[in-house]
Amino acid sequence: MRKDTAISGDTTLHSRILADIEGQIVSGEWPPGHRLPFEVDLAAQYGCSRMTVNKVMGQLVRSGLIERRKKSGSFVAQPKAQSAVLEIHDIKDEVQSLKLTYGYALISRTTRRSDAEDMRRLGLAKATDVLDITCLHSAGPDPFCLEKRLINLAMVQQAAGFDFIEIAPGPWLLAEVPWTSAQHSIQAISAEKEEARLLRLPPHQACLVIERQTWGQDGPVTNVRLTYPGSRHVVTAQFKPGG
Amino acid sequence: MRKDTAISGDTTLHSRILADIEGQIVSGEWPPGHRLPFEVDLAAQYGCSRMTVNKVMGQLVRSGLIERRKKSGSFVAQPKAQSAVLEIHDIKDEVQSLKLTYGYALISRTTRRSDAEDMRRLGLAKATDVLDITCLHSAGPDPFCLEKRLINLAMVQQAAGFDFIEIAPGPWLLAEVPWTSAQHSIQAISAEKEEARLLRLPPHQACLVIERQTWGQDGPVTNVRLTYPGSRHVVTAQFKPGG
DNA sequence: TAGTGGTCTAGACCACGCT
DNA sequence: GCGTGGTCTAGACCACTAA
Repeated sequence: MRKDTAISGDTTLHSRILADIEGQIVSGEWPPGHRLPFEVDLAAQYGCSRMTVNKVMGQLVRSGLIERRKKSGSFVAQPKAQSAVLEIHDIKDEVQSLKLTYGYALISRTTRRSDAEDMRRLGLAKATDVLDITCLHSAGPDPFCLEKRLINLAMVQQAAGFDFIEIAPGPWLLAEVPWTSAQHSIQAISAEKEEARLLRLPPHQACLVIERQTWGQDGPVTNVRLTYPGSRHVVTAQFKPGG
Repeated sequence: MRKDTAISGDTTLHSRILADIEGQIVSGEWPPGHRLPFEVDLAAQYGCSRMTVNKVMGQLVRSGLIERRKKSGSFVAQPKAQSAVLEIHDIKDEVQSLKLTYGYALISRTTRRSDAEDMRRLGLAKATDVLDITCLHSAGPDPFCLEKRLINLAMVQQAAGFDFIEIAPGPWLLAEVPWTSAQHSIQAISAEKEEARLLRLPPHQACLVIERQTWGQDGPVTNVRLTYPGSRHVVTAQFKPGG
C-alpha cells in the first residue's frame, strides 16, 4: 500500500486514533466496562496496520484509561485512584518565576558520623559520614524556604571538598551526582522556634514541609527537608489522561 | 531472520535494551550530554530491527532520561525539574489501609446560585447552580478529614436528586461523571475556628489542605477542599525514571 | 482449543535540521 | 545535500486465557 505520511488531517495517525478513542471515553459514550473494538477491527476501520493501533492501545493502558485482557479484549477502565504529576522545580527558578530576586545563604555546614536520626532520614543500613547543611533561600527581601539537607558522603565523596557558600546543594548535586529514584512526602507542621526565627515568622505558624529522599544506583544519596512559611507556598499537580 | 521470542534472558527484548541503557545513564557512565549510539547501530548491536530500538528510545524520551534531535542524535538529558507521581487515593481506602474503621457523616448540603467565591473555586465563567456539601470522614473514633465540596449542577444535574447521606460525594462522582482533567494544590494553613471544632483540634493548629479542581469535557465539574488535621497526614509521591 | 493481545521484523518514505 | 529520527506497513509467531 502506498504510504501517505502526510496524514489526512494535521497530526500523526497515532494522535488521531488516540484522540478519537479518548474522546469516546471522556465523553462517556464508552462508559467504564465498555469493550472497545478489537485491534484488528480498529486497524481495518482506520485503514492502517495493527501495529499502529497497538501503539495507541499501549498509550491508553499506560495512561490508565483502558485495561486489556487476552482473549477477552480491551475495556474502558473503572476510574480509581487518581494519579497526578507533581512537578518539583528548582527553588531558584521558582523564585524567579515570581519575578523576585533570588537569594541564597549558607547557615551551617558540618560533617559528622551519622547518628540514629541521620540514618533514619537517609535510610542508611550502617553508619557513614554525612554532611549536614542548613541554608536559606530568599525571594526579594523575604525568606522563602529553609533547607535542611543531609548528604551521604559515602556516595558523594566530592561533597566533602565543596563549601556550598555560593552554590546551593540542590543544583550542585543535580549536576554532580546521577540518581535513580526519589520519594517525596509533604506535610503541614507548626514552625518550631528555630525555624520560625530563620523564616521570620511568628512561632507555631503553619508551614508546608516537603521532604525528599534521593537514591543513586548504589544507595542513599541525600535527604532534604524544605520548610515553606505559612500558606504562602502552594504545591500544584496536574492530571490529564493520555498525557 | 528467525524470530526467537523466547528472549535470551527472562523478559522482552524491549526491557533488556531499556534496562541496559538506563543502567549506562544512572550509573553515570553516560553522563548528561553524552550522545547515545544511533538507532541503526543499537539495532545492529542487539541484533534486532530498528523499530524495536525506536520503541525503547521513545520510552526513554517520555521518562525524561534522554532528548533526541534529528540529524544530531540522541543525548542523555540534563536532569532538570523533578517530576513525581502523586497518587491520590480514595479516602475510604486510605483509612482502611491504616487498619482503622472508616466513618462518613454528612454535615451540610445546600443548593444555591453560585456567588463570586464559588465561581472562583470552580472556575466558572458565568453563574450556575451549585451544590455545596460539607462532610466529615473519620478513622476509628477520630476525625480524619474535613471535606468541603462544590458541585457544578449545570454539569452534573443528577447530583441535585442525590442526598449524599450514605455515600460520600467523591466516590459517587467518580462512578457517575466522566472527567478529563484535574488540578491539585497543596498548602499548609492554620485551622479556622469552625474547622478546628469539626476536626476536634485546638484552634490555629497546622493543617494540610488539598484542593482538587476537576473538569469534564464540557466544563468545570467539582472543586473539593480536603483539610487534614495537624501533621498526622502525609502526602507521598514517587519518582522513578523509565517507569 | 481458538481468539486475543504482545512482540518483533525488514523493509519503506518523509521531514527536519546540521553542515 | 544528506543523515537522523518519526512514522508506518504487512506480515509473523508466541503466550495467555476465557470459553
